Amino acid sequence: MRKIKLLIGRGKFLECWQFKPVAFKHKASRYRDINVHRLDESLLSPLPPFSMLDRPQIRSILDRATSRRFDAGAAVFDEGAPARSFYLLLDGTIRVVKTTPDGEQVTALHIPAGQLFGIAPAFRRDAYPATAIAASELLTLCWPVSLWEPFVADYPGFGTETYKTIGDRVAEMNNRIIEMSTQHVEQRVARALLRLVNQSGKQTAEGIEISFPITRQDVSEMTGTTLHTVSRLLSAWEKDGLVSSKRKKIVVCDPHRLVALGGA
Amino acid sequence: MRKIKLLIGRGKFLECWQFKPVAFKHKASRYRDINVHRLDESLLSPLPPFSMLDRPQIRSILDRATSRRFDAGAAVFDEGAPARSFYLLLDGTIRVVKTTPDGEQVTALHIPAGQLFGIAPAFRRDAYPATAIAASELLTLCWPVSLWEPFVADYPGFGTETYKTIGDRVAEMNNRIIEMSTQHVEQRVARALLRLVNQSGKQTAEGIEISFPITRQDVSEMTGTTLHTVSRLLSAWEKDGLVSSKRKKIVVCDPHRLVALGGA
DNA sequence: CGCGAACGTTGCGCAAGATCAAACTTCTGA
DNA sequence: TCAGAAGTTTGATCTTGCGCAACGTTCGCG
Repeated sequence: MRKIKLLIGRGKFLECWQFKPVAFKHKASRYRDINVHRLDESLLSPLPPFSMLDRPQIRSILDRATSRRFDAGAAVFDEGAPARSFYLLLDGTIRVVKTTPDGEQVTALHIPAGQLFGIAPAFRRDAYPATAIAASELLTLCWPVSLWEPFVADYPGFGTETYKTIGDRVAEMNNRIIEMSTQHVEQRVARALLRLVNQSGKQTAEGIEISFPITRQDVSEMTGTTLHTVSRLLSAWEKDGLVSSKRKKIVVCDPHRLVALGGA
Repeated sequence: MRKIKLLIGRGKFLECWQFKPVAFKHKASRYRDINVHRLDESLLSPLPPFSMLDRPQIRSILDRATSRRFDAGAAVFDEGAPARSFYLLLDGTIRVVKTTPDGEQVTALHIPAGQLFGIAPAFRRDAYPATAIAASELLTLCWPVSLWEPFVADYPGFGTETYKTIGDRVAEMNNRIIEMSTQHVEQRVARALLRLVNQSGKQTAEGIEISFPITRQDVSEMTGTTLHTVSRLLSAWEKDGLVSSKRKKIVVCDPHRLVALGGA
Protein backbone atom coordinates (compact mmCIF):
# COMPACT_ATOMS: atom_id res chain seq x y z
CA MET A 1 0.00 0.00 0.00
CA ARG A 2 1.43 3.30 -1.06
CA LYS A 3 0.46 6.86 -1.59
CA ILE A 4 -0.39 7.70 -5.21
CA LYS A 5 -1.84 10.53 -7.19
CA LEU A 6 -5.44 10.04 -8.17
CA LEU A 7 -6.50 11.67 -11.41
CA ILE A 8 -9.44 14.01 -11.02
CA GLY A 9 -10.32 15.77 -14.20
CA ARG A 10 -7.92 17.28 -16.65
CA GLY A 11 -4.44 17.37 -15.29
CA LYS A 12 -5.63 17.60 -11.69
CA PHE A 13 -4.67 14.99 -9.17
CA LEU A 14 -5.71 13.99 -5.71
CA GLU A 15 -3.08 12.39 -3.54
CA CYS A 16 -4.38 9.34 -1.75
CA TRP A 17 -3.70 5.82 -0.61
CA GLN A 18 -3.65 3.31 -3.42
CA PHE A 19 -4.58 -0.20 -2.55
CA LYS A 20 -3.17 -2.80 -4.84
CA PRO A 21 -5.57 -3.57 -7.70
CA VAL A 22 -7.80 -6.49 -6.94
CA ALA A 23 -9.23 -8.98 -9.37
CA PHE A 24 -12.86 -8.21 -10.03
CA LYS A 25 -14.77 -10.56 -12.28
CA HIS A 26 -11.64 -11.58 -14.14
CA LYS A 27 -10.73 -7.97 -14.67
CA ALA A 28 -8.20 -5.87 -12.86
CA SER A 29 -9.89 -2.99 -11.11
CA ARG A 30 -7.95 0.18 -10.55
CA TYR A 31 -9.36 0.78 -7.11
CA ARG A 32 -10.71 -0.89 -4.09
CA ASP A 33 -12.95 1.00 -1.70
CA ILE A 34 -10.81 3.48 0.13
CA ASN A 35 -10.61 3.92 3.85
CA VAL A 36 -11.78 7.50 4.16
CA HIS A 37 -9.95 8.01 7.44
CA ARG A 38 -6.71 7.51 5.55
CA LEU A 39 -7.54 10.12 2.90
CA ASP A 40 -5.56 13.29 3.17
CA GLU A 41 -7.28 16.65 3.63
CA SER A 42 -5.41 18.00 0.65
CA LEU A 43 -7.57 15.80 -1.59
CA LEU A 44 -10.62 17.96 -1.17
CA SER A 45 -9.10 21.36 -0.61
CA PRO A 46 -8.56 22.23 -4.30
CA LEU A 47 -12.19 21.45 -5.16
CA PRO A 48 -14.53 24.46 -5.35
CA PRO A 49 -17.07 23.40 -2.70
CA PHE A 50 -14.30 22.89 -0.16
CA SER A 51 -11.83 25.53 -1.20
CA MET A 52 -12.63 27.92 1.61
CA LEU A 53 -12.33 25.36 4.40
CA ASP A 54 -9.43 24.66 6.74
CA ARG A 55 -7.92 21.23 7.38
CA PRO A 56 -9.93 20.31 10.48
CA GLN A 57 -13.16 21.10 8.67
CA ILE A 58 -12.20 18.96 5.69
CA ARG A 59 -11.05 16.20 8.06
CA SER A 60 -14.46 16.20 9.63
CA ILE A 61 -16.14 16.06 6.22
CA LEU A 62 -13.92 13.19 5.09
CA ASP A 63 -14.46 11.23 8.27
CA ARG A 64 -18.18 11.29 7.73
CA ALA A 65 -17.90 10.08 4.11
CA THR A 66 -18.18 6.59 2.77
CA SER A 67 -16.20 5.53 -0.25
CA ARG A 68 -17.58 3.35 -3.01
CA ARG A 69 -16.38 2.16 -6.38
CA PHE A 70 -18.55 1.22 -9.35
CA ASP A 71 -17.89 -0.83 -12.45
CA ALA A 72 -18.31 0.80 -15.82
CA GLY A 73 -21.95 0.53 -16.77
CA ALA A 74 -23.20 0.22 -13.20
CA ALA A 75 -25.89 2.57 -11.90
CA VAL A 76 -24.91 4.68 -8.90
CA PHE A 77 -28.56 5.48 -8.32
CA ASP A 78 -31.78 5.20 -10.29
CA GLU A 79 -34.28 7.78 -11.42
CA GLY A 80 -37.12 8.03 -8.94
CA ALA A 81 -35.28 6.21 -6.16
CA PRO A 82 -35.40 7.88 -2.73
CA ALA A 83 -32.45 10.24 -2.44
CA ARG A 84 -30.55 8.95 0.55
CA SER A 85 -27.04 10.16 -0.30
CA PHE A 86 -25.19 12.80 -2.21
CA TYR A 87 -21.88 12.07 -3.89
CA LEU A 88 -18.52 13.45 -4.85
CA LEU A 89 -16.94 11.95 -7.95
CA LEU A 90 -13.27 11.31 -7.25
CA ASP A 91 -12.42 9.63 -10.53
CA GLY A 92 -14.25 8.56 -13.68
CA THR A 93 -17.17 10.06 -15.55
CA ILE A 94 -20.88 9.94 -14.83
CA ARG A 95 -23.52 9.76 -17.50
CA VAL A 96 -26.81 11.25 -16.29
CA VAL A 97 -29.61 9.47 -18.10
CA LYS A 98 -33.37 9.78 -18.24
CA THR A 99 -35.56 7.01 -19.56
CA THR A 100 -38.86 7.70 -21.30
CA PRO A 101 -42.01 5.67 -20.59
CA ASP A 102 -41.44 3.75 -23.82
CA GLY A 103 -37.90 2.81 -22.91
CA GLU A 104 -35.89 5.33 -24.89
CA GLN A 105 -32.91 6.82 -23.13
CA VAL A 106 -31.74 10.40 -23.20
CA THR A 107 -28.42 11.54 -21.80
CA ALA A 108 -29.00 14.79 -19.98
CA LEU A 109 -25.47 15.55 -18.82
CA HIS A 110 -21.98 14.23 -18.29
CA ILE A 111 -20.28 14.90 -14.99
CA PRO A 112 -16.49 14.94 -14.78
CA ALA A 113 -14.34 13.97 -11.82
CA GLY A 114 -14.11 16.45 -8.96
CA GLN A 115 -17.77 17.45 -8.96
CA LEU A 116 -20.63 16.76 -6.63
CA PHE A 117 -23.54 14.80 -8.04
CA GLY A 118 -26.80 13.30 -6.86
CA ILE A 119 -27.44 16.62 -5.14
CA ALA A 120 -31.21 16.25 -5.03
CA PRO A 121 -31.23 17.77 -1.52
CA ALA A 122 -30.11 21.10 -2.98
CA PHE A 123 -33.58 21.24 -4.54
CA ARG A 124 -35.34 19.68 -1.56
CA ARG A 125 -36.15 16.68 -3.71
CA ASP A 126 -36.61 13.38 -1.98
CA ALA A 127 -36.06 11.35 -5.13
CA TYR A 128 -33.31 11.44 -7.72
CA PRO A 129 -34.58 13.08 -10.90
CA ALA A 130 -32.39 10.94 -13.18
CA THR A 131 -30.26 7.84 -13.28
CA ALA A 132 -26.49 8.13 -12.81
CA ILE A 133 -24.53 5.58 -14.83
CA ALA A 134 -20.80 4.96 -14.55
CA ALA A 135 -19.39 5.73 -18.00
CA SER A 136 -16.12 4.25 -16.83
CA GLU A 137 -14.95 2.75 -13.57
CA LEU A 138 -15.77 5.16 -10.78
CA LEU A 139 -14.51 6.10 -7.39
CA THR A 140 -16.88 8.14 -5.25
CA LEU A 141 -17.33 9.53 -1.80
CA CYS A 142 -20.83 9.72 -0.43
CA TRP A 143 -22.66 11.26 2.49
CA PRO A 144 -26.19 10.79 3.81
CA VAL A 145 -28.59 13.56 2.74
CA SER A 146 -29.14 14.46 6.37
CA LEU A 147 -25.70 16.07 6.28
CA TRP A 148 -26.59 18.42 3.40
CA GLU A 149 -28.17 21.12 5.54
CA PRO A 150 -25.38 21.08 8.14
CA PHE A 151 -22.75 21.24 5.39
CA VAL A 152 -24.42 24.27 3.82
CA ALA A 153 -24.86 25.92 7.21
CA ASP A 154 -21.48 25.12 8.74
CA TYR A 155 -19.05 25.29 5.85
CA PRO A 156 -18.61 28.68 4.22
CA GLY A 157 -18.43 28.49 0.46
CA PHE A 158 -19.95 25.03 0.26
CA GLY A 159 -23.42 26.29 -0.59
CA THR A 160 -22.21 29.14 -2.75
CA GLU A 161 -19.93 27.02 -4.88
CA THR A 162 -22.44 24.25 -5.18
CA TYR A 163 -25.15 26.55 -6.42
CA LYS A 164 -22.66 27.96 -8.86
CA THR A 165 -22.08 24.46 -10.20
CA ILE A 166 -25.80 23.94 -10.47
CA GLY A 167 -26.05 27.22 -12.31
CA ASP A 168 -23.49 25.95 -14.80
CA ARG A 169 -25.45 22.78 -15.33
CA VAL A 170 -28.68 24.69 -15.81
CA ALA A 171 -26.91 26.87 -18.35
CA GLU A 172 -25.70 23.76 -20.13
CA MET A 173 -29.21 22.35 -20.21
CA ASN A 174 -30.43 25.62 -21.61
CA ASN A 175 -27.88 25.37 -24.36
CA ARG A 176 -28.99 21.84 -25.10
CA ILE A 177 -32.56 23.06 -25.52
CA ILE A 178 -31.47 25.81 -27.84
CA GLU A 179 -29.31 23.47 -29.87
CA MET A 180 -32.10 20.95 -30.20
CA SER A 181 -34.50 23.67 -31.29
CA THR A 182 -32.40 25.47 -33.80
CA GLN A 183 -29.56 23.27 -34.99
CA HIS A 184 -29.24 20.38 -37.37
CA VAL A 185 -28.09 16.94 -36.39
CA GLU A 186 -24.60 17.44 -37.77
CA GLN A 187 -24.08 20.59 -35.70
CA ARG A 188 -25.45 19.00 -32.56
CA VAL A 189 -23.17 15.99 -32.86
CA ALA A 190 -20.18 18.21 -33.53
CA ARG A 191 -20.96 20.30 -30.46
CA ALA A 192 -21.58 17.26 -28.31
CA LEU A 193 -18.14 15.90 -29.17
CA LEU A 194 -16.54 19.24 -28.44
CA ARG A 195 -18.30 19.45 -25.09
CA LEU A 196 -17.07 15.99 -24.13
CA VAL A 197 -13.56 16.80 -25.24
CA ASN A 198 -13.57 20.04 -23.28
CA GLN A 199 -14.86 18.39 -20.18
CA SER A 200 -12.78 15.25 -20.14
CA GLY A 201 -10.39 15.26 -23.05
CA LYS A 202 -6.94 13.71 -22.92
CA GLN A 203 -4.22 14.99 -25.23
CA THR A 204 -2.70 12.20 -27.36
CA ALA A 205 -0.46 12.01 -30.40
CA GLU A 206 -3.41 11.92 -32.78
CA GLY A 207 -5.43 14.64 -31.09
CA ILE A 208 -7.69 15.00 -28.07
CA GLU A 209 -9.30 11.80 -26.94
CA ILE A 210 -12.50 11.40 -24.95
CA SER A 211 -11.24 9.83 -21.78
CA PHE A 212 -13.98 7.30 -21.23
CA PRO A 213 -15.48 4.57 -23.42
CA ILE A 214 -18.27 5.97 -25.56
CA THR A 215 -20.35 4.28 -28.25
CA ARG A 216 -22.24 5.69 -31.25
CA GLN A 217 -25.37 4.84 -29.34
CA ASP A 218 -24.23 7.01 -26.41
CA VAL A 219 -23.59 9.95 -28.71
CA SER A 220 -26.98 9.49 -30.34
CA GLU A 221 -28.62 9.58 -26.91
CA MET A 222 -26.88 12.87 -26.19
CA THR A 223 -27.96 14.47 -29.43
CA GLY A 224 -31.43 13.08 -29.96
CA THR A 225 -30.66 11.15 -33.10
CA THR A 226 -29.97 7.54 -34.09
CA LEU A 227 -26.77 5.56 -33.87
CA HIS A 228 -26.95 5.17 -37.65
CA THR A 229 -26.74 8.87 -38.27
CA VAL A 230 -23.91 9.26 -35.77
CA SER A 231 -22.04 6.44 -37.42
CA ARG A 232 -22.43 8.02 -40.84
CA LEU A 233 -21.25 11.38 -39.54
CA LEU A 234 -18.22 9.94 -37.79
CA SER A 235 -17.31 7.95 -40.89
CA ALA A 236 -17.53 11.04 -43.03
CA TRP A 237 -15.51 13.08 -40.55
CA GLU A 238 -12.91 10.36 -40.27
CA LYS A 239 -12.53 10.38 -44.05
CA ASP A 240 -11.97 14.12 -43.77
CA GLY A 241 -9.40 13.75 -41.00
CA LEU A 242 -11.54 15.61 -38.47
CA VAL A 243 -11.76 12.73 -36.04
CA SER A 244 -10.40 9.27 -35.59
CA SER A 245 -12.45 6.62 -33.91
CA LYS A 246 -12.24 3.05 -32.89
CA ARG A 247 -14.59 0.85 -30.97
CA LYS A 248 -15.87 2.85 -27.95
CA LYS A 249 -13.22 5.47 -28.53
CA ILE A 250 -13.31 8.84 -30.23
CA VAL A 251 -10.37 11.15 -30.86
CA VAL A 252 -10.89 14.66 -32.14
CA CYS A 253 -8.00 15.49 -34.46
CA ASP A 254 -9.09 18.87 -35.75
CA PRO A 255 -11.14 20.66 -33.08
CA HIS A 256 -11.01 23.88 -35.03
CA ARG A 257 -12.84 22.56 -38.05
CA LEU A 258 -15.29 20.78 -35.77
CA VAL A 259 -16.10 24.09 -34.10
CA ALA A 260 -16.75 25.53 -37.54
CA LEU A 261 -19.14 22.68 -38.28
CA GLY A 262 -21.00 23.21 -35.03
CA GLY A 263 -21.01 26.96 -35.32
CA ALA A 264 -23.00 27.84 -38.42
CA MET B 1 -58.91 54.41 -5.06
CA ARG B 2 -60.25 51.21 -3.63
CA LYS B 3 -59.08 47.84 -2.49
CA ILE B 4 -59.44 45.16 -5.14
CA LYS B 5 -58.46 41.57 -5.68
CA LEU B 6 -55.50 41.09 -7.92
CA LEU B 7 -55.44 37.90 -9.94
CA ILE B 8 -52.32 35.83 -9.40
CA GLY B 9 -52.41 32.55 -11.26
CA ARG B 10 -55.34 30.21 -11.47
CA GLY B 11 -58.12 31.24 -9.15
CA LYS B 12 -55.71 32.83 -6.70
CA PHE B 13 -56.02 36.47 -5.77
CA LEU B 14 -53.99 39.05 -3.98
CA GLU B 15 -55.88 41.83 -2.30
CA CYS B 16 -54.35 45.22 -2.93
CA TRP B 17 -54.95 48.85 -3.69
CA GLN B 18 -56.23 49.45 -7.18
CA PHE B 19 -55.43 52.77 -8.69
CA LYS B 20 -57.81 53.89 -11.34
CA PRO B 21 -56.68 52.73 -14.79
CA VAL B 22 -54.62 55.34 -16.54
CA ALA B 23 -54.34 55.98 -20.23
CA PHE B 24 -51.07 54.60 -21.52
CA LYS B 25 -50.24 55.13 -25.15
CA HIS B 26 -53.88 55.39 -26.10
CA LYS B 27 -54.66 52.18 -24.28
CA ALA B 28 -56.22 51.67 -20.89
CA SER B 29 -53.74 50.01 -18.56
CA ARG B 30 -55.02 47.86 -15.78
CA TYR B 31 -52.46 49.07 -13.31
CA ARG B 32 -50.36 51.96 -12.33
CA ASP B 33 -47.23 51.44 -10.28
CA ILE B 34 -48.31 50.58 -6.79
CA ASN B 35 -47.17 52.22 -3.61
CA VAL B 36 -45.60 49.26 -1.86
CA HIS B 37 -46.11 50.79 1.56
CA ARG B 38 -49.84 50.53 0.99
CA LEU B 39 -49.71 46.86 0.05
CA ASP B 40 -51.13 44.54 2.65
CA GLU B 41 -49.01 41.80 4.21
CA SER B 42 -51.64 39.23 3.28
CA LEU B 43 -50.63 39.66 -0.36
CA LEU B 44 -47.42 37.77 0.06
CA SER B 45 -48.28 35.38 2.83
CA PRO B 46 -49.96 32.74 0.66
CA LEU B 47 -46.97 32.54 -1.69
CA PRO B 48 -44.54 29.67 -1.02
CA PRO B 49 -41.37 31.72 -0.45
CA PHE B 50 -43.11 33.81 2.21
CA SER B 51 -45.51 31.29 3.68
CA MET B 52 -43.54 30.72 6.84
CA LEU B 53 -43.12 34.39 7.72
CA ASP B 54 -45.08 36.52 10.15
CA ARG B 55 -46.62 39.90 9.33
CA PRO B 56 -43.77 42.13 10.53
CA GLN B 57 -41.30 40.15 8.44
CA ILE B 58 -43.46 40.45 5.33
CA ARG B 59 -43.99 44.14 6.07
CA SER B 60 -40.26 44.62 6.09
CA ILE B 61 -39.91 42.75 2.79
CA LEU B 62 -42.67 44.78 1.18
CA ASP B 63 -41.28 48.07 2.38
CA ARG B 64 -37.99 47.33 0.70
CA ALA B 65 -39.62 46.45 -2.63
CA THR B 66 -40.20 48.62 -5.64
CA SER B 67 -43.21 48.10 -7.84
CA ARG B 68 -43.10 48.29 -11.61
CA ARG B 69 -45.53 47.59 -14.42
CA PHE B 70 -44.63 46.57 -17.96
CA ASP B 71 -46.54 46.68 -21.22
CA ALA B 72 -47.15 43.48 -23.10
CA GLY B 73 -44.09 42.79 -25.23
CA ALA B 74 -41.73 44.84 -23.08
CA ALA B 75 -38.52 43.30 -21.76
CA VAL B 76 -38.17 43.24 -17.97
CA PHE B 77 -34.49 42.49 -18.37
CA ASP B 78 -32.22 41.31 -21.14
CA GLU B 79 -30.00 38.30 -21.51
CA GLY B 80 -26.47 39.11 -20.43
CA ALA B 81 -27.40 42.32 -18.64
CA PRO B 82 -25.92 42.75 -15.16
CA ALA B 83 -28.32 41.24 -12.64
CA ARG B 84 -29.19 44.13 -10.35
CA SER B 85 -32.64 43.02 -9.14
CA PHE B 86 -34.75 39.99 -8.58
CA TYR B 87 -38.48 40.07 -9.10
CA LEU B 88 -41.80 38.75 -7.93
CA LEU B 89 -44.50 38.50 -10.57
CA LEU B 90 -47.76 39.83 -9.12
CA ASP B 91 -49.85 39.56 -12.25
CA GLY B 92 -49.35 38.57 -15.86
CA THR B 93 -47.14 35.99 -17.51
CA ILE B 94 -43.44 36.08 -18.30
CA ARG B 95 -41.92 34.52 -21.38
CA VAL B 96 -38.29 33.58 -20.79
CA VAL B 97 -36.49 33.81 -24.10
CA LYS B 98 -33.01 33.07 -25.36
CA THR B 99 -31.71 34.45 -28.62
CA THR B 100 -29.18 32.60 -30.73
CA PRO B 101 -26.21 34.37 -32.35
CA ASP B 102 -28.06 34.31 -35.67
CA GLY B 103 -31.15 35.94 -34.23
CA GLU B 104 -33.44 32.99 -33.73
CA GLN B 105 -35.45 32.99 -30.54
CA VAL B 106 -36.18 30.06 -28.28
CA THR B 107 -38.67 30.22 -25.46
CA ALA B 108 -37.18 28.39 -22.49
CA LEU B 109 -39.97 28.75 -19.97
CA HIS B 110 -43.17 30.52 -19.05
CA ILE B 111 -43.53 31.90 -15.56
CA PRO B 112 -46.99 32.38 -14.07
CA ALA B 113 -48.06 35.02 -11.56
CA GLY B 114 -47.04 34.49 -7.96
CA GLN B 115 -43.52 33.25 -8.68
CA LEU B 116 -40.12 34.79 -8.24
CA PHE B 117 -38.10 35.38 -11.39
CA GLY B 118 -34.81 36.88 -12.42
CA ILE B 119 -33.24 34.98 -9.55
CA ALA B 120 -29.75 34.94 -10.97
CA PRO B 121 -28.35 35.56 -7.46
CA ALA B 122 -29.54 32.10 -6.43
CA PHE B 123 -26.84 30.77 -8.74
CA ARG B 124 -24.35 33.48 -7.90
CA ARG B 125 -24.64 34.78 -11.46
CA ASP B 126 -23.96 38.41 -12.03
CA ALA B 127 -25.78 38.48 -15.35
CA TYR B 128 -29.23 37.32 -16.34
CA PRO B 129 -28.98 34.12 -18.37
CA ALA B 130 -32.05 34.90 -20.51
CA THR B 131 -34.39 37.69 -21.50
CA ALA B 132 -37.70 38.09 -19.67
CA ILE B 133 -40.50 39.35 -21.91
CA ALA B 134 -43.94 40.42 -20.73
CA ALA B 135 -46.37 38.06 -22.49
CA SER B 136 -49.16 40.29 -21.23
CA GLU B 137 -49.29 43.42 -19.15
CA LEU B 138 -47.30 42.80 -15.99
CA LEU B 139 -47.21 43.98 -12.43
CA THR B 140 -44.04 43.15 -10.52
CA LEU B 141 -42.27 43.81 -7.27
CA CYS B 142 -38.52 43.99 -7.32
CA TRP B 143 -35.63 44.06 -4.90
CA PRO B 144 -31.93 44.80 -5.37
CA VAL B 145 -29.79 41.64 -5.53
CA SER B 146 -27.92 42.78 -2.44
CA LEU B 147 -30.99 41.75 -0.48
CA TRP B 148 -30.90 38.15 -1.72
CA GLU B 149 -28.40 36.86 0.82
CA PRO B 150 -30.10 38.59 3.77
CA PHE B 151 -33.48 37.25 2.65
CA VAL B 152 -32.15 33.70 2.50
CA ALA B 153 -30.41 34.08 5.84
CA ASP B 154 -33.11 35.93 7.77
CA TYR B 155 -36.36 34.51 6.48
CA PRO B 156 -36.96 30.84 7.18
CA GLY B 157 -38.45 28.99 4.24
CA PHE B 158 -37.48 31.62 1.71
CA GLY B 159 -34.41 29.73 0.53
CA THR B 160 -35.99 26.32 0.81
CA GLU B 161 -39.09 27.19 -1.17
CA THR B 162 -37.14 29.10 -3.75
CA TYR B 163 -34.80 26.22 -4.42
CA LYS B 164 -37.84 23.98 -4.67
CA THR B 165 -39.20 26.26 -7.39
CA ILE B 166 -35.87 26.15 -9.16
CA GLY B 167 -35.96 22.38 -8.90
CA ASP B 168 -39.33 22.40 -10.62
CA ARG B 169 -38.01 24.57 -13.40
CA VAL B 170 -34.97 22.36 -13.86
CA ALA B 171 -37.27 19.37 -14.04
CA GLU B 172 -39.35 21.12 -16.67
CA MET B 173 -36.25 21.91 -18.69
CA ASN B 174 -35.25 18.28 -18.44
CA ASN B 175 -38.61 17.29 -19.82
CA ARG B 176 -38.20 19.73 -22.65
CA ILE B 177 -34.88 18.12 -23.56
CA ILE B 178 -36.42 14.67 -23.51
CA GLU B 179 -39.38 15.80 -25.59
CA MET B 180 -37.17 17.44 -28.15
CA SER B 181 -35.03 14.31 -28.37
CA THR B 182 -37.70 11.70 -28.62
CA GLN B 183 -40.97 13.20 -29.74
CA HIS B 184 -42.40 14.41 -32.99
CA VAL B 185 -43.52 17.93 -33.64
CA GLU B 186 -47.21 17.11 -33.24
CA GLN B 187 -46.63 15.63 -29.78
CA ARG B 188 -44.44 18.49 -28.69
CA VAL B 189 -46.98 21.10 -29.72
CA ALA B 190 -49.77 19.19 -28.00
CA ARG B 191 -47.75 19.01 -24.80
CA ALA B 192 -46.75 22.64 -24.99
CA LEU B 193 -50.40 23.68 -25.16
CA LEU B 194 -51.28 21.44 -22.26
CA ARG B 195 -48.46 22.86 -20.18
CA LEU B 196 -49.62 26.41 -20.87
CA VAL B 197 -53.19 25.50 -20.07
CA ASN B 198 -52.17 23.83 -16.81
CA GLN B 199 -50.05 26.76 -15.77
CA SER B 200 -52.30 29.61 -16.72
CA GLY B 201 -55.55 28.29 -18.11
CA LYS B 202 -58.88 30.05 -17.63
CA GLN B 203 -62.08 28.03 -17.78
CA THR B 204 -64.53 29.37 -20.39
CA ALA B 205 -67.71 28.15 -22.04
CA GLU B 206 -65.78 26.65 -24.95
CA GLY B 207 -63.03 25.04 -22.89
CA ILE B 208 -59.84 26.12 -21.17
CA GLU B 209 -58.28 29.25 -22.57
CA ILE B 210 -54.66 30.28 -22.37
CA SER B 211 -54.88 33.44 -20.32
CA PHE B 212 -52.39 35.56 -22.21
CA PRO B 213 -52.02 36.51 -25.88
CA ILE B 214 -50.04 33.89 -27.75
CA THR B 215 -49.22 33.65 -31.44
CA ARG B 216 -48.37 30.66 -33.66
CA GLN B 217 -44.88 32.08 -33.72
CA ASP B 218 -44.69 31.94 -29.93
CA VAL B 219 -45.77 28.31 -29.90
CA SER B 220 -43.23 27.47 -32.57
CA GLU B 221 -40.49 29.07 -30.47
CA MET B 222 -41.53 26.89 -27.56
CA THR B 223 -41.48 23.69 -29.54
CA GLY B 224 -38.59 24.21 -31.91
CA THR B 225 -40.59 24.25 -35.09
CA THR B 226 -41.98 26.81 -37.54
CA LEU B 227 -45.10 28.94 -37.33
CA HIS B 228 -46.30 27.26 -40.53
CA THR B 229 -46.32 23.82 -38.99
CA VAL B 230 -48.02 25.09 -35.84
CA SER B 231 -50.66 26.80 -37.95
CA ARG B 232 -51.34 23.60 -39.88
CA LEU B 233 -51.61 21.57 -36.69
CA LEU B 234 -53.97 24.04 -35.04
CA SER B 235 -56.12 24.16 -38.16
CA ALA B 236 -56.34 20.38 -38.22
CA TRP B 237 -57.14 20.23 -34.52
CA GLU B 238 -59.74 22.93 -34.85
CA LYS B 239 -61.43 20.91 -37.60
CA ASP B 240 -61.46 17.98 -35.17
CA GLY B 241 -62.91 20.04 -32.34
CA LEU B 242 -59.82 19.65 -30.17
CA VAL B 243 -59.07 23.34 -29.93
CA SER B 244 -60.54 26.62 -30.98
CA SER B 245 -58.32 29.52 -31.84
CA LYS B 246 -58.50 33.07 -32.92
CA ARG B 247 -55.84 35.65 -33.44
CA LYS B 248 -53.42 35.47 -30.48
CA LYS B 249 -55.83 33.26 -28.57
CA ILE B 250 -56.00 29.51 -28.10
CA VAL B 251 -58.71 27.57 -26.31
CA VAL B 252 -58.32 23.89 -25.59
CA CYS B 253 -61.73 22.25 -25.92
CA ASP B 254 -60.80 18.61 -25.46
CA PRO B 255 -57.76 18.34 -23.20
CA HIS B 256 -58.22 14.60 -22.91
CA ARG B 257 -57.71 13.89 -26.58
CA LEU B 258 -54.83 16.35 -26.64
CA VAL B 259 -53.12 14.39 -23.88
CA ALA B 260 -53.56 11.28 -25.98
CA LEU B 261 -51.91 13.03 -28.93
CA GLY B 262 -48.98 14.12 -26.79
CA GLY B 263 -48.64 10.82 -25.02
CA ALA B 264 -47.80 8.21 -27.64
C1' DC C 1 -9.54 -21.38 -31.08
C1' DG C 2 -14.03 -20.60 -32.07
C1' DC C 3 -18.53 -18.93 -30.83
C1' DG C 4 -21.65 -15.43 -29.59
C1' DA C 5 -22.56 -10.91 -28.23
C1' DA C 6 -21.77 -6.24 -28.62
C1' DC C 7 -20.49 -2.68 -31.57
C1' DG C 8 -20.08 -0.49 -36.04
C1' DT C 9 -21.01 0.39 -41.24
C1' DT C 10 -23.66 1.12 -45.32
C1' DG C 11 -27.40 1.30 -48.88
C1' DC C 12 -32.12 2.31 -49.98
C1' DG C 13 -36.63 4.27 -49.68
C1' DC C 14 -39.78 7.10 -47.39
C1' DA C 15 -42.09 10.58 -44.64
C1' DA C 16 -41.99 14.44 -41.53
C1' DG C 17 -41.42 18.84 -41.58
C1' DA C 18 -38.69 22.92 -43.35
C1' DT C 19 -38.64 26.35 -46.88
C1' DC C 20 -40.57 29.23 -50.38
C1' DA C 21 -44.35 31.83 -52.00
C1' DA C 22 -48.56 34.08 -52.01
C1' DA C 23 -52.98 35.40 -50.48
C1' DC C 24 -56.05 36.39 -46.77
C1' DT C 25 -57.78 38.32 -42.20
C1' DT C 26 -57.76 41.11 -38.28
C1' DC C 27 -56.23 44.85 -35.83
C1' DT C 28 -54.16 49.55 -35.12
C1' DG C 29 -53.33 54.15 -35.51
C1' DA C 30 -53.37 58.39 -38.17
C1' DT D 1 -62.14 55.40 -42.85
C1' DC D 2 -58.41 53.63 -44.74
C1' DA D 3 -53.55 52.04 -45.21
C1' DG D 4 -50.33 49.29 -43.52
C1' DA D 5 -48.71 46.23 -40.01
C1' DA D 6 -49.15 42.03 -37.75
C1' DG D 7 -50.85 37.63 -37.67
C1' DT D 8 -52.68 33.45 -40.13
C1' DT D 9 -53.63 30.09 -43.77
C1' DT D 10 -52.55 27.16 -47.45
C1' DG D 11 -50.28 25.00 -51.40
C1' DA D 12 -46.07 23.27 -53.77
C1' DT D 13 -41.59 21.67 -53.43
C1' DC D 14 -37.39 20.08 -51.40
C1' DT D 15 -34.24 18.29 -47.82
C1' DT D 16 -33.00 15.88 -43.85
C1' DG D 17 -32.41 12.20 -41.40
C1' DC D 18 -35.07 8.06 -39.76
C1' DG D 19 -36.50 3.13 -40.35
C1' DC D 20 -35.20 -1.06 -41.99
C1' DA D 21 -32.15 -4.51 -43.28
C1' DA D 22 -28.09 -6.80 -43.99
C1' DC D 23 -23.47 -7.36 -43.30
C1' DG D 24 -18.79 -6.51 -41.24
C1' DT D 25 -15.71 -6.12 -37.14
C1' DT D 26 -13.97 -6.51 -32.54
C1' DC D 27 -14.01 -8.37 -28.07
C1' DG D 28 -14.58 -11.52 -24.23
C1' DC D 29 -14.79 -15.92 -22.59
C1' DG D 30 -15.14 -20.91 -22.22
